[in-house]
Amino acid sequence: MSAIPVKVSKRAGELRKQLEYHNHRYYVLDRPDVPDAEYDRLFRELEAIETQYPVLRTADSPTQRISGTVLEGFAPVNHVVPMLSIRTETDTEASGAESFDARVRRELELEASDPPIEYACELKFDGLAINLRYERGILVQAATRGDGATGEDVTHNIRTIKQIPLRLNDNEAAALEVRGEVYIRRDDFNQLNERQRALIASGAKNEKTFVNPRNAAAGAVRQLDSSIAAKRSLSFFAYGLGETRGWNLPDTHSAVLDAFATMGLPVSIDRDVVKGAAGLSAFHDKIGAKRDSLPFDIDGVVYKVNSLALQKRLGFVTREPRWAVAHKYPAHEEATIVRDVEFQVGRTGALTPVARLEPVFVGGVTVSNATLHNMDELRRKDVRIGDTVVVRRAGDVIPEVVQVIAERRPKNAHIIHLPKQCPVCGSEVEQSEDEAVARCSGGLFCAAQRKEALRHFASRRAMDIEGLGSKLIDQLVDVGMLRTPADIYSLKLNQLAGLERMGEKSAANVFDAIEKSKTTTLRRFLYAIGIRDVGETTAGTLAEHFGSLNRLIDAGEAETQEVPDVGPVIAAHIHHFFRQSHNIEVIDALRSAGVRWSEQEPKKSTEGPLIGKTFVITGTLPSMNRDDAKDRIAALGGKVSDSVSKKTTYVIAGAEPGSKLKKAQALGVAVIDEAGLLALLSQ
DNA sequence: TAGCCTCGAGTTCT
DNA sequence: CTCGAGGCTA
Repeated sequence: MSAIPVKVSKRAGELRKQLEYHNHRYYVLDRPDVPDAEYDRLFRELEAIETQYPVLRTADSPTQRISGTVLEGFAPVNHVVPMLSIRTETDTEASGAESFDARVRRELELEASDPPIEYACELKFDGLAINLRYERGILVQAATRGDGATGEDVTHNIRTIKQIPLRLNDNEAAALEVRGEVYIRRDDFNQLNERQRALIASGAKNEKTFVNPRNAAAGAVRQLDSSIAAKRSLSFFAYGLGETRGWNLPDTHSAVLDAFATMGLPVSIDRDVVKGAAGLSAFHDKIGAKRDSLPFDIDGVVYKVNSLALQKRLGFVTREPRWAVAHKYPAHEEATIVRDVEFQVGRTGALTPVARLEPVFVGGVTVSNATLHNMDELRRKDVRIGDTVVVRRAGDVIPEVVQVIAERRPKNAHIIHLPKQCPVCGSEVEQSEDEAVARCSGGLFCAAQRKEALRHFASRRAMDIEGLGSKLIDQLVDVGMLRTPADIYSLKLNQLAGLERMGEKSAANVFDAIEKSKTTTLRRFLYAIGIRDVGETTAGTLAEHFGSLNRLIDAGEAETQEVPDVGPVIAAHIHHFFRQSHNIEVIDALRSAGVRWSEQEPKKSTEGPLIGKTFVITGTLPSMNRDDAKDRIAALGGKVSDSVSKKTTYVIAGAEPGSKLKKAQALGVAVIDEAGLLALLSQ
């Protein structure tokens, strides 16, 4: 054996110490301060060193035990059949399915010509493993995994979980141990954290918000006081067997789960029986696609050899079964370093702090920026430059800084201050008492505000000028060819063609799109010019109420307030906008450039079969896009809104619906599909 | 005046 | 998608 470099043995010592520290925080305090992925990395690094230099594999190394300790105050429970962890495929690609299948076939000494193996596939829940012991059908004990051999008796807490039957249907077995996962649904978790925040806000000490559902679940189960667990809306899924006595064991794992369901135990419906590596891989893909829309968090999927006889033949290696494997998805959470915090200036002058991060792979993409929303949020999270932060990219696509890892704050970490001057134009930054956002006072003098205003003007929902995006607008403003929206209509084809990354073809396309946008609607135009607090909906109501731009310009604040949803604040914004001479100049210039729409008489009320009905769309509709659906509903007098409430008439659900569908069901709002909508439209 | 309902604005990456 | 804030209503 080769000599061990000092560096390596030192590193192994460091890793052991770190892992022990994290184990303690995770298992004993229920308060981890690094994401799982980070822990896994440290663990694997130590494992790799120990594989290369087995002498370093000390008996007390964190790699040599199943982590976990019995908390004081709980009675220890010895597991007759040890509760093992299952091996995790470290690669995230589909090859995890293949390597598992290949390994199983090799162990069983199968030839390539033998038929494919049958597997049971299920979800890998992100919660806390629990053993439920039933005797003669009665729940007698519930225990945590602990170190695998000895766990903690948490029966008092588990009894508070309504999903767990205290008595099984039709089961008189002398002993039946059901293993499963206690978890918290995402919506329950959010409600819990909301309650915690309210408690903290009202001055409660010793309360904290939870970083993720698993910690909240683990914390609840390991409470001495069961009233705390009862308040946490815990859920449960059964997925395996422990000791059995006097029970007629089925032949397959899937049949065991079916039997559980018949007994009244909750079993996940997201499970399949498949054949061979291709089947495993298809399941992995299928669940991967719907992972974010599940009502709870999962780490990945689990593959198990379905036949219990084959499971027995395969047996175990050290503390992991050979017949099962977990196949993970990319982590939703990672740690990374805040390199800098910059302030972006939006269309309305709003200053938004954005963290520039050391690029990190999370949730399947590389993230290098994350918004911090505003100064309140930044202070709440206390993010400083140089900090290591946890970044999450969950169902909601947009990366989020979850928390700072306080232990890793360097001495020279910089506190972030709101700049006194706009970082783009140098104008004074203003923050009114009662508003969360700070704003640049530069107005259109500020290049950032001007660019954003132009981008908004050209955007799809406004004037819809295809091809005139941020990149092009930046260039045009920087070279001085563009100052106001009216300038767009005096651009020459050869001017456009002369720009960077603009061929003749794309220049011509943009030119055509500009020409085409001249014919528009009053609603689009009002939205495009960017009056504060006048979005698409308000622009639409205004257009309908006044019918012509001049009538709106001439209207007094009182008259404008007659429009539904327009109160004193918005009326003042509108009034102020049209009293500014440069705004009127731009509007006149746009009109003389040929921008036009059909003006109508002011309307009292709309007619149509859908009048008074409010629709909300969620998911992807099979044959029409959202804008089409909106337009067609509006044409018949219906209203399309973005959020579901008791006042919503119909929720139209397409493929992969979001949280709106759940809310509709919770509120008892009628849900229809595209066909149902078409039927209403054709009435 | 409190609390619901909506709307608006800002955001990431491929 | 989420937050903040304006408008409306009980």
